[in-house]
Amino acid sequence: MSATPDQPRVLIVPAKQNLQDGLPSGPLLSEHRTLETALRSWVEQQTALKLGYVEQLYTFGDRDRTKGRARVKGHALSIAYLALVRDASPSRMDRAHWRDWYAYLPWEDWREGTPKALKIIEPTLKAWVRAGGPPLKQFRAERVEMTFGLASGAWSDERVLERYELLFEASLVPEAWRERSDEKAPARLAPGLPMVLDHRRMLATAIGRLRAKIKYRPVIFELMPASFTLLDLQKTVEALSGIRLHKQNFRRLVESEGLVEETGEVTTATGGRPARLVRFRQKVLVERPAPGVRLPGSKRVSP
Amino acid sequence: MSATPDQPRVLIVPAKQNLQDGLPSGPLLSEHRTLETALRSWVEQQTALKLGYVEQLYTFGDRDRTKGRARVKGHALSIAYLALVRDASPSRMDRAHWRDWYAYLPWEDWREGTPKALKIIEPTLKAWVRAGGPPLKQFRAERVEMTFGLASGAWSDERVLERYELLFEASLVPEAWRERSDEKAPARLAPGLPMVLDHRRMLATAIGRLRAKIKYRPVIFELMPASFTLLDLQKTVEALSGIRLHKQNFRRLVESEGLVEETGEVTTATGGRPARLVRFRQKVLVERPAPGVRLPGSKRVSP
DNA sequence: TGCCGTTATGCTAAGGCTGAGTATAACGGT
DNA sequence: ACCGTTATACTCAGCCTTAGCATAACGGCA
Repeated sequence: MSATPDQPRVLIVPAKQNLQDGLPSGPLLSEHRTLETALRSWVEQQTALKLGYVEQLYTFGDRDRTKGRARVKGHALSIAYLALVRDASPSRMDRAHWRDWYAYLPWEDWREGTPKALKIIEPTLKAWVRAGGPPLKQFRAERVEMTFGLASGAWSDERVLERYELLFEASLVPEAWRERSDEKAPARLAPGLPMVLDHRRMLATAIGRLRAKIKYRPVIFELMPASFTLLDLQKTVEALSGIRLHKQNFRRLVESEGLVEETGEVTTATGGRPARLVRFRQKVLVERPAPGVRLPGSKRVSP
Repeated sequence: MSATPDQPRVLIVPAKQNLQDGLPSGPLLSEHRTLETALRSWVEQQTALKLGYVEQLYTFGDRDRTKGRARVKGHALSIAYLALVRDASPSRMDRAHWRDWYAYLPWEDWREGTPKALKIIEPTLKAWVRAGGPPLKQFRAERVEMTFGLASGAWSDERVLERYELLFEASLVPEAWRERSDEKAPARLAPGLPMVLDHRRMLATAIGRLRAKIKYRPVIFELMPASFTLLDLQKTVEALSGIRLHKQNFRRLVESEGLVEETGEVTTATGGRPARLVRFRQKVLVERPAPGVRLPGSKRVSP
């Protein structure tokens, strides 16, 4: 993944077969000593991208997950990784390209208030809740409340996977209809592009993990250029977490945690008063147990 | 894993070949629909244990990790899971048994102040730091400080894996000497039992994840009986996290978060004034975004 | 040149939460 | 009745967070 101050991005590989997008993936060869080595060398070979921070996410191995495109019998194991890239303009990208990740999960972007996508989903989701018998109804209502927080207004930016899985269960995403040849998907699906296989689930996993991580580890700086303004940093955090932050408090936080240091330069490119350019202060890694850009408690931008 | 108020436990399977302990493991068969299904049915079959909370931890796949016991060529993939069990007395345990996890990682238990094991490790670790050239020295010193916090006294209960890996790199654990047939391990190794293959690394991963998780999800109740006293709960949390907590504040936290509710009963089994028996309050799962037993900031018990 | 819009940055009051400690209650045993 | 022990209630000071207000420094324009 990569990011600009206004857009979080994921590297996409269009699949030829079924016109749907997918995540980059490659085989595990015995020439690679570790899994991470395999990942890095494979990506660099394919896209000439230099991966920065890399973290294993989850291993997907349901028996029938490759149904339809099956080249293997039994379990096809996919070990998903989250990889961050600073420079968002790869030199060799024959098939791959960057794309705003909210194209796939539009209900996750609360920067401009309640997402339109969510307003579209909401009634269908409520109908799904009502469709169950009393005990099931209760259960479903609680899950919807826990993940989307429609009633209480308690949006939790990290529950990305839980929300996607709920939509899947409620048959609101096209992926849920793939294996049912007997029925047709209803007109009222959730907005957002589907992906190949379970790749949208992987994307949701990655986003959730990244949103959680930036709060206690300075991984955000893996996505920033060498020097940047505090507003750039804030905008990037907002892009990833999908929520808006209080400007003054954000700066105080970043500075009091000692996450950045002055470069001595300023930029007038921001419009108003020139902004200082700062850079990541490596030393925090030693000083503090869990440095990161803490976000305020889960809240809506506009209630 | 399971726990009593004074002991966190891990299920151990003694390996016959080399007299070392190992974690339970089994093959992934094509009859299992999902990975979790495979795990549950395999464990229940082997030990008659009913697994409660289950969470995928990490997939280990370094090419040479099964070196020596290799039955496979190339990568042997092991998908490690964290599984919690409430009832710590399985009915059918031919080879498996429960064991205090601090037998394997004794430096992780700070409940009685600075662990003896750490005092033994400390000088050897310092010697390792000094052994490098200036840049390497600096790097090593920072890593030791970050993970063990010897100088600053900042112990972070979650960095279990990082600490184990540091000891591995510093060749302070027997596992690091296995593949070096040319040299003999020194007398001054870290206390703590080694395990088969990379199982101790897996154990460290599991403990770290569990310690982190109890702070924002009520997983601790997966390890408690149906009803319990607040002190039992506190002792169990202390056992898992390896640190001691302030009693009054712990109760305030648990009650104000609405994590428990009264059963109406009391027990005199505690010695002094009878204690109320409480049970987990399921409803918090819906009410709160991230309920859990928050621990105080990383601190030493005795400075 | 002086005003205006815009962004950057500094600062503070109010409220909530945390860490730490004091005080009181209720049991069993002597 | 007293003592040791554990349970439980309550308080207080310091710290952190939230939400604002206030001021600074640019470019553009009348």
